[in-house]
Amino acid sequence: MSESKSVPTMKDVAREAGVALGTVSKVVNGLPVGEDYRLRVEKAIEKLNYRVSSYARGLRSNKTYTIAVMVPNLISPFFSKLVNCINHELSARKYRMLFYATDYDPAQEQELVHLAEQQKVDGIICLSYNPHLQVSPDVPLVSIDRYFGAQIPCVASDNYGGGRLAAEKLVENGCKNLAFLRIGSKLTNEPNKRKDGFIAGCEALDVPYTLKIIDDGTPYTAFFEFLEEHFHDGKLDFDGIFCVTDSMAHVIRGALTQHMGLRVPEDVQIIGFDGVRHFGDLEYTCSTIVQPLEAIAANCVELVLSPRGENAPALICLPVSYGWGGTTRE
Amino acid sequence: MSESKSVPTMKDVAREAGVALGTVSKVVNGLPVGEDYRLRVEKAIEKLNYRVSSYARGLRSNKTYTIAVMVPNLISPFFSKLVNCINHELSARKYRMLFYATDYDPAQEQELVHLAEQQKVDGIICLSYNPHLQVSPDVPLVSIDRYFGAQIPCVASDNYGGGRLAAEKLVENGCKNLAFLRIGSKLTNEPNKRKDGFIAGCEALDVPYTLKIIDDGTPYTAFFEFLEEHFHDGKLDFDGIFCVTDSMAHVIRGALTQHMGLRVPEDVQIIGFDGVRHFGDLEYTCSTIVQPLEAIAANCVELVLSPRGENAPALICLPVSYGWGGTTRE
DNA sequence: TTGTATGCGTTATCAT
DNA sequence: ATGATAACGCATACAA
Repeated sequence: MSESKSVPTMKDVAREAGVALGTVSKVVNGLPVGEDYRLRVEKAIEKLNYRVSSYARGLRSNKTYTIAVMVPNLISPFFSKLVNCINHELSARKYRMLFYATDYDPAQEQELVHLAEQQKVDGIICLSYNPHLQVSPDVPLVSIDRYFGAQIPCVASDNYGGGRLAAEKLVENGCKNLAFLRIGSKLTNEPNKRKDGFIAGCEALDVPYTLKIIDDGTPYTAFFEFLEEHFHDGKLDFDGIFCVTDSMAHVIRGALTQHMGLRVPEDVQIIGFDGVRHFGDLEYTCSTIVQPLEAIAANCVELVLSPRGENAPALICLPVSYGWGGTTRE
Repeated sequence: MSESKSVPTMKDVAREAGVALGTVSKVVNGLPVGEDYRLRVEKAIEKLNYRVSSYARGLRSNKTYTIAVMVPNLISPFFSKLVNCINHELSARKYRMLFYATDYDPAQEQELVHLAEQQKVDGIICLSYNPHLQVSPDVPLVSIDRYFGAQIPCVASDNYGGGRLAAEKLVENGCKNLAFLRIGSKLTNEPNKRKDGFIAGCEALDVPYTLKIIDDGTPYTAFFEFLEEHFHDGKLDFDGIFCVTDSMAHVIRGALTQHMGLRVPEDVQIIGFDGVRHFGDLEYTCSTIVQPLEAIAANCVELVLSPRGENAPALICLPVSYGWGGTTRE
């Protein structure tokens, strides 16, 4: 009894079940077929341990049930949780995820888009800062946090509202003099609006504010120097700081408490942005403007899978919320 | 000039270049071909923006340049960084990664293995706690942290050595009475050896120790009660605690400092396990036994891609190290 | 060295 | 409703 025939094909199943090839295909795809036939086929599939080859299927039907997902890395907890959520949405729909990390390298990003196209995926979801990303019009692409133009849907948090909310919360907690710290590219991406919202919030509330914005690649020491400049007699000019990310808030908090002897939140309150939690699911790492990752993921998947053209939205902005994480007064 | 022909195929390239189909195939695959032909073909490829279909290629040659990677989730920073490292290794070799998250659900895990096989991947790298995982012998599988048997290679940290190192470091820092806290399944997986190593370390150094081990799914309150039982007159019986993961160390530290009024590391020193850093790449979240993620990833990829059988190792144990993260004395 | 022809496993279109 | 057959895009063995 040689069971050695390498990997069973639909033809083997057909022979085993004593039916025709097409019948097996129908059973596999859930198309209507005689009850007795279905049973015979199912038994044969079970016996041979048969699995459809998605390569043959993809070749034939141009449908791969695979979505490529591209983010800078999986080191940053924000990106990893985002990918985790996207993965959930995809599995729920029986889709697979082809994962690519770009390390912020534009060449790498472009390369990966090509790879993804070659793989003939059903769609691409990407978080890219490359302004010149070339993408074939054949494969649906959804962008996160970066608006590429009307023909490419973009899903983002309400960054503007979040910036404004940060200003409001700080003032609500008694702050009289605010600062905004940001590091990032000059490229116009959605997170830039955090600054604009913050300014709008400060001006609406008539609270003085100072901006310190440095370029990507500049060392954080620029921020420490900035803080030192505003540090006199053991007292900081600001009593409220809005940091453009939770990661930065963490670093700034360390500088304030460990090097300048200040207490957080008693002397200075800090609000970050993203909603990162310790170990992914414990407390927030700092008081923060929380991005709705589940909603972002759901919208991305929904968009990338839905047929294009039918009055597709160009930009979807999702609501953020405030999360307390110990760096503001309760 | 209608450029509208949907997606170009090798045949289109051949026609455009005025050569035969096989010639194009050879150029694409880097096989020897006449210089002038190669140029014509390359120009045609460029002009038509042609990409080989990896589905057709996979169907034909049973080589997909794709590895399936399966871990419980991308929420936990340890898993995400691991996947990040694996991804690096794979891209460096021009391989793609098909990503699956299991959420610790055995049924889900089994389902995903089937999906992966259906996808006809070149191999699977998985971190699974399912003891009954059925896997087809046709596709190479490498396991992380869980030994399934001699026929499935397993890559893990030196958990035993790490447990021992934790005990040694605590004693080296002056601890006289140690505790080990662990939550986890009773299944025999590699991390279980952390306990054994810790015990060995304590006994070698002749230091008293207490173990508190609870089952997966039990709430952490069991640990808090345990600590309360050993808390008298504002003083804890233990001056050194080894937690089975950094995540647990974080929670325990919070309980000690916020609810019991103890100082870390002055009153109690804590060592975790994993080497998790704040935001993925900043300081360690606690003093910790660091797992060599890059080495683990490199070994997994190396193993899964290398042809099987040739005296393949059953278990690869990689060296850990000690990382200071503020919860031990310097 | 280049061209031709066949088949990979599936789906879909036909007849039956 | 079921069975036979062509075609999907590519690689390869073989013929020129």
